[in-house]
This record gives sequence, structure tokens and C-alpha cells, in this order.
Amino acid sequence: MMHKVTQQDVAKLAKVSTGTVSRVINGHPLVSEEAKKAVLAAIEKLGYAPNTVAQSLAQGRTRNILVAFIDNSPILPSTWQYELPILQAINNFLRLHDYSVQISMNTTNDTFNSILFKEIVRNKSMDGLIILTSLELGESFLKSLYDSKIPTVFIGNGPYMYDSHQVGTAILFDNSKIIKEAFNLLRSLGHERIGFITGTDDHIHSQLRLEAFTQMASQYCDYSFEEYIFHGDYTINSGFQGLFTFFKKTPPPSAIICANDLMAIGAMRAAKEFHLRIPQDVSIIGFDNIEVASFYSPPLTSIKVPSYDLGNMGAEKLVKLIQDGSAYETITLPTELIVRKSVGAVRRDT
Amino acid sequence: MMHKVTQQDVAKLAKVSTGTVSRVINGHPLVSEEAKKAVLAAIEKLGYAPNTVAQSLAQGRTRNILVAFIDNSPILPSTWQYELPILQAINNFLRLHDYSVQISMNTTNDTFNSILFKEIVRNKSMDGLIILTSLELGESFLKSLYDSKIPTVFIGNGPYMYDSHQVGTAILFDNSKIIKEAFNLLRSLGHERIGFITGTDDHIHSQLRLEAFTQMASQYCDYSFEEYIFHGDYTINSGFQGLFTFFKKTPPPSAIICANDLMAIGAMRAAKEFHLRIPQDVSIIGFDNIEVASFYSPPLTSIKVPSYDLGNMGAEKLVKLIQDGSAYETITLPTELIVRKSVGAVRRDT
DNA sequence: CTGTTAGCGCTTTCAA
DNA sequence: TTGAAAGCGCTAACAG
Repeated sequence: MMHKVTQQDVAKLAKVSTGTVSRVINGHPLVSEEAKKAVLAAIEKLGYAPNTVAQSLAQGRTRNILVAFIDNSPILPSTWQYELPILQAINNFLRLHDYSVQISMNTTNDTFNSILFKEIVRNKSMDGLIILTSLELGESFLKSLYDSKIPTVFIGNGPYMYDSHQVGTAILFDNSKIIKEAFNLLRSLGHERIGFITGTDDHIHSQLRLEAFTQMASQYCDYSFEEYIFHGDYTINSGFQGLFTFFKKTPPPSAIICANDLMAIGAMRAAKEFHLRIPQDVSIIGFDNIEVASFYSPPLTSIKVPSYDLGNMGAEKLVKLIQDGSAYETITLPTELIVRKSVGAVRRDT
Repeated sequence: MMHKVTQQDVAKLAKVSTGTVSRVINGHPLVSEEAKKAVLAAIEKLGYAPNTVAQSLAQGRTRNILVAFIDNSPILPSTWQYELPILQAINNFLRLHDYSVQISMNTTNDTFNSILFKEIVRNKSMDGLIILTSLELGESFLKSLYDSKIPTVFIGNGPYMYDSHQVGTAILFDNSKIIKEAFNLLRSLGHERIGFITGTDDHIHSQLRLEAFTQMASQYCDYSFEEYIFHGDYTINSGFQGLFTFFKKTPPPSAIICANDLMAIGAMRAAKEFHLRIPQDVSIIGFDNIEVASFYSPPLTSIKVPSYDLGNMGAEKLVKLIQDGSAYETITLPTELIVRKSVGAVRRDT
């Protein structure tokens, strides 16, 4: 192992003290031009780079942000698609602001054992925390988090309260409103019997989407709409099963909203097996607006989640939180219904 | 801000020295039972957790691994699909071995400016480095890496040499062999005119796949096979364009190999526009084996890349590298051709 | 403007 | 088996 070059070496070569070297490195204003020049030359010559660990210890801050993913294992493709742009956005923003990002991918078990907290949060090697999960968080975790006082942002989850204080800023997107919009679109096209295929039940977005659907259905439908709810699990196959189940009923729904695009694809596949035409025989709406779905025949009507924006906003708010110690807030970003050929007016056969 | 509880506090409460507390924490054998008990009780009572930054500084190692992604921006869905299981595998393995993982997502520009290296590699806050990229790395980057002596693993890239030494262990998968296998499958089904749709040209996997195709075509085809190479960019749309272009030629190919599944989906979509039946009129093979493609009609024949295994192997080798200082090696994992209905025997119209 | 010095919190000899 | 003390490399308050 070669001798690591330290500030000492630089100071010696530049004939100044380590204090001066430190000042140059940190851009302190009160350094003479010639000292600065000598130091920079020495740094260059020795190939010196500050030891960030030592910096962190001395400064009491790490310039490091932890992004904690909490998911069921294994992570579903559908979840990736949503989370990766968020991660990218976080990374882009934070790098610009001179933070490095550390990640930890955790499974649900960790959370419930509150190992997550012990492993991740209590070691003080981070200045802030972004929690990226679609699963409900437990009380003990929230308590630990609250006690830790670590600046925290939740993305797509929360807001959580502990001891009547908000724990963490919550950056959300509007599941409910957009499902209602989709529902209304279908109604305006004459659909009266609308089916809904949920995602996994422990997934809060799925819960919110189902809840919105239930509200609409109970308001506008005069039949037992629970018949037209199928509990899927976000996989293509469960979408397939969903449509299959619906079309064994009499009457079947004339339109189906799916909690993600993969299930919508599964449903479209099943429709094919039944020789149902889309949208003439059944209209389909997905959620996530994944690229492949727009290339289906017919192209899928879907809902676009502002993933990148969620990440960007989350990172921005976290930095502000760290700098100003500002208060936690809750921000909801808009979603967008993208209408394509998979929905159409209800067929009037008379 | 509450007073952070330190080892001092624990030592005081347990009526021992900080040295003893440290020994207990690190599982040092020479500690009396009662001392250990007292310390553990104090830790519990105070809710103490060691400051990892201070530990790192004192020990000269961080137990932190950096995973550096280097991609074009924005990252394509196709790339995610490949990279995320790798990341998960790395994370799972390293957590088990008590390392934390830090990531940095970098764009090509960074690399060429060799900012990547300065920003990431020279700050000594990591014990090892995993580089995850499908882009060719530049000389200056490799030099810096070589000089830094940081234990490094490349996944899906390399092996790179500098100064006639291998730079980093390379964990690869076999692009070439599997493309040849796909080619041979098509030949055995009677296909003589086979088209190829490439990915982006700066992508080494695309290069390797094309190279393998070229080798086979130049060996077995007696016409100008370059006519049947279309340069795509991994998007669905470019696959669409590819088939479109091929079928304006006379004769068109009877089979097409695509450098990823999304382009294969695009090609299948285009086939539909041309009223071509798959596989009767044209056989299609993809690469990546994404789930949606297996739900297409007909289900797509594709090549399965062992993403998770790549990550797992990479992490394992890196840990060994750090511990034993073992030599760099090159490991190639097998890929698998998954045959589905999108390929068939060539049609004999006479 | 700059050198000196006392930590940051932990580990690890060295003695005892 | 344990305590004392010397760092790890850097920053920042203080004195000049």
C-alpha cells in the first residue's frame, strides 16, 4: 500500500500550515493569493484528495443522503419502473448540491423487526433520509424516526404522524383524483358496469386507487359493484385472471380499470382469448403509462405518474430541510390521464 | 439538538474505559463477562449506536462499497431492467457481509471529462468499487483507476488492461455464443435470409451481438448480408423502423434477431401493420427475456441474461478482493435461449 | 492573513 | 483483563 497523501504532505510541500491548506480546500476567503497558488500546486503535484471520512468527522456532517427503499422481495418490474426515475432524479439533484447518495434496499421483514431503523438510521453517517416505499410503515419505526430528528422525506407515502407531529415531508401524487377522472371518462362514454383490478393489497397506492374506485362506484352504480373488483397482484398474469373472472359473470363489465399497466396488458391478452374486441367489447385503462403499453394494439389508455418530479421535489425539499431546518410539509403532484384507443363508447346493441 | 450519546457516555455509565466499550462492540475476546454485561446494559439504556464515521477514520476502512452506474442519459427502460436486478443482488450480498452500498449514477460526459474519477474514486470513502456500465471506458479513467489501487469489479464490461495489467475483475455474460446459437436455431429451421437489428452503437453489448451476427452471416450467407442489418437504438420505435425497412427490400428476411426485446416488440408491431404473420411470414428473436414479451401474441423467443447472478458474483468477488487482495480475474456467465412461438420453420412457397 | 492547537468519536497499542 | 493515551485526517476557534 502506497503512503496516502494527507493534508500534512501538502502543507509541507507548500510551506504553509495545514490550516491554510484546509482553508484553500474549503474556499475560505481569507487566504492570500500566493498561499493559495502554492497549495494548489502542491495538491496537484501530490495528487492529493481530502479524506472525506476525516472531513465528516471534523465537521459533524457527512454530505451524504440515504435513500431507503422498502419493498416486498423480489421487487416487481412495475415497482422498478416507478422507482428508478425517482432515484435518478434524486441522484441528479443531490450531486448538483454536493451530496452523495447512499442507498439501502430493504424488505418488509426488516421494517417489522425494526432492524431497518437500527441498521440504517441510527448510524449517523448521513445528513438526511429519503424513504421510498409503497408499504405502510409501522409505529415503532416512526417513533424511532421521530426521535432521531433526522431530516426525512417520504416519497409516495405518508404523511405520517407521531405524537401529533408530522414525521417527514411527504411528496405524493394524486391517486384518488385521477382514478375518479378515469371513472368519469368511462361514464361519459356510457359505461355503467365498470370493473377494477387492484394491485397487491399491502400497497398503499393500490389501496388509494381502490378506495377512489369504491367511492365512485358506490355513488354512481346501483348494483353490487363489489362483484366487479378483482384483487390482483400487479403481475400480467393477475390481470389476465381478472378479466377472465369478470367475463364469466353475467353481465360482464363493459370497461375495466387496472391498478397498473402490466395487469392491463394481461387483461388485454385475456380479452384476446375470449375473442373480445377492445374497445368495442371492453374498454381498458391502465396505470403507470409504461412505454410498451402504448405500443399495444390497441394502444392502452393509461395514467402517467410524475416519477422523476417526485424524486426531484423530494431531493429539493430535503436539502432545504437540512439547510434551513424548515418544517415538514405535504406536497401532492398532479397525475395525468393519457387517453388512447383502448377506451371507447359503450356498444349499444339493441 | 439533543446531545449525541458517545462511547464516553457508555463508558461512564458502565464504569469502564472507552477501550473496553470498544472491545465489547467489536466482539474482542478478552473482555470479562461482567464488564461486557455492564457495557451492554449501558448501551441499551442510552440507546447508543457507534458513529460509523469515527469508526471508519480510526480503522482506515469504511465498510462501504460504491456502485458506479455509467449510462447515457436518460437511462432507457431496457437498461433498467438489466441493471436493477444486478443492483439488488449486490445489495443483498453486501448487506449480508456487513457492507453498505453507495451508488453514483453518472453520465457519459462525466467519464470523458474524467470528472467521474475525481468525484467518485479518489475520495477514499469506500473500500471497493463496482462499475456497472455498457459503455466503453476511456484510457484516462482506466489509468486513474489503476493508480488508485482500489479493488474494482466491472459488471458486463471489460476486461480492461492498463500497462499490461488487468484493471478490475470482469464479470461478463456471453453475448457472442448465444447470438450464434440463435442464428443456428434459425438456420436449422431453414432460414437463410436473417436480419439483425442492433442497439445503440456505443453500447458494448450491442457491438458484441452485432459482431457475432456478422461472423455467422459472413460464414453462412452468400449474399450481401449488410443489407439486413438495421441500426436501432433499443427503443420499441426503432424495432418498428427496422422491420419496416427490411420489408421494403426484395427479398425481405424470413427471420430477424433483435438486440433487445423492446425492439422485437416494435418489430412485431410493424409486422402487424404489414399484415405479416409471425412466425409464418417472419420469425422474431429478442434479447433480455422481459416479462411482457412472453405475453405477446405470439410469445417472443428471447435470450435470458443472468442479471441477478452477475450482481451476486460481482459482489462476492469484490469482497474476496478486499479481504484477500486476490488477483483480478474474468468470469463469463452463461446466457439462455428461451424458445417460444415467435420462431418457426421457414415457409416454402413453391 | 496564517500558524497553532484542540477536538470530532472511535480503535488500538502499550503497560499495568 | 483493563485503563491510559496516542493517533486516524481534517476543521475551526483563537491568537497573533
